[in-house]
Amino acid sequence: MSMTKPKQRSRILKEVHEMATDLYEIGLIDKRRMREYDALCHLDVHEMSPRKIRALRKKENISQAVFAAILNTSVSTVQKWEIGEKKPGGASLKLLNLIERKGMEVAL
Amino acid sequence: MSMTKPKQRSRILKEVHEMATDLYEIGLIDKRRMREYDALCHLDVHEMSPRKIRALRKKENISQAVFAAILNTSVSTVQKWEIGEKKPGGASLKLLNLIERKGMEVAL
DNA sequence: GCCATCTATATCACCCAGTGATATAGTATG
DNA sequence: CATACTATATCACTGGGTGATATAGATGGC
Repeated sequence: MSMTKPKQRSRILKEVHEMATDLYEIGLIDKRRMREYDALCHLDVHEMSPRKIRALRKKENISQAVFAAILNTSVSTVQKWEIGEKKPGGASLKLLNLIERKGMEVAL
Repeated sequence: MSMTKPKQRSRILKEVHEMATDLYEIGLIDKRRMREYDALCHLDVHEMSPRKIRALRKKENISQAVFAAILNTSVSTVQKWEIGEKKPGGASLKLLNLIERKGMEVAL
C-alpha cells in the first residue's frame, strides 16, 4: 500500500504460467508448449555442468571461498560441484541459473 | 572482454569482504564489526521463520505450488518450511533472503 | 443443496546433497 | 626458499529435500 509496485507484471506472468500448468496437466497443451511457457516466465532451470559452474565463478575472479559465501553454502560443496562429485539441485541450481542469466550482482 | 562490465564494483566489495574475513579470523576485528562488513556486502543471511516464509509467499498472492516452482523446489518442501518441520538453509535460505530484500522479481 | 476444482495440510520412506574437518598439493608473492 | 593463499582430495555424518499419496478446507458454478 505504501511502496512502489512493480508487482503487477510479475503477478500476471505467474497467472499465465499457472494457467498453462493446468492446461498441460489436463492434456490440452503438450510438453513442448509447456516448456515455452516455462521459458517465457523464466521459470525453467537447466542443469549446470562442473565446468560451467567453475566458469561462472572464474568469470568474476573470485575464490571458491567467496563464491561459497555468496551462495551461502560451504566451500566443500562448491568444490564438489566443480569436480562433478555432487550436482547442485533445487534452490542451489536456481541460484546458479540466476547468476548465469543476470550476473553475480543478483546475489548481492 | 566484449561485454559491458558492471563487474568492477562488486569485485571490490568482495575484496573488502575477503580482507575483513581474514582480519576477523586473525582476531584484529571483533564479531560485531565483522557483521557490519557482512551486512555492507549484503552477504549476511538470517534465518527465516515459518511465518515469515509464508508471509513472503502470501505477499505475492501465489500458491505453494507456484512458489515452489519459482524456487525450483518441491511443494512438499515449501510446506514443511511453512509448518516448521524443516528449516531452509544454504542456497535455499539465500534465495529466500534475496526475495525478502529485493522482491519476488529477483527470481524471475 | 451438491459437485467439481484448487489449495493446503499431513505423513511416509528414501537418499543424496550439503556439511565440517582435515590433510595435501599447487601457485603466487615477498 | 619461505610464507601465505587457493585448490583438490577424502572422510563420515545427517537432515534437508524429494515424491507420492491421502485427507481436509476453501472456492465457485450449476
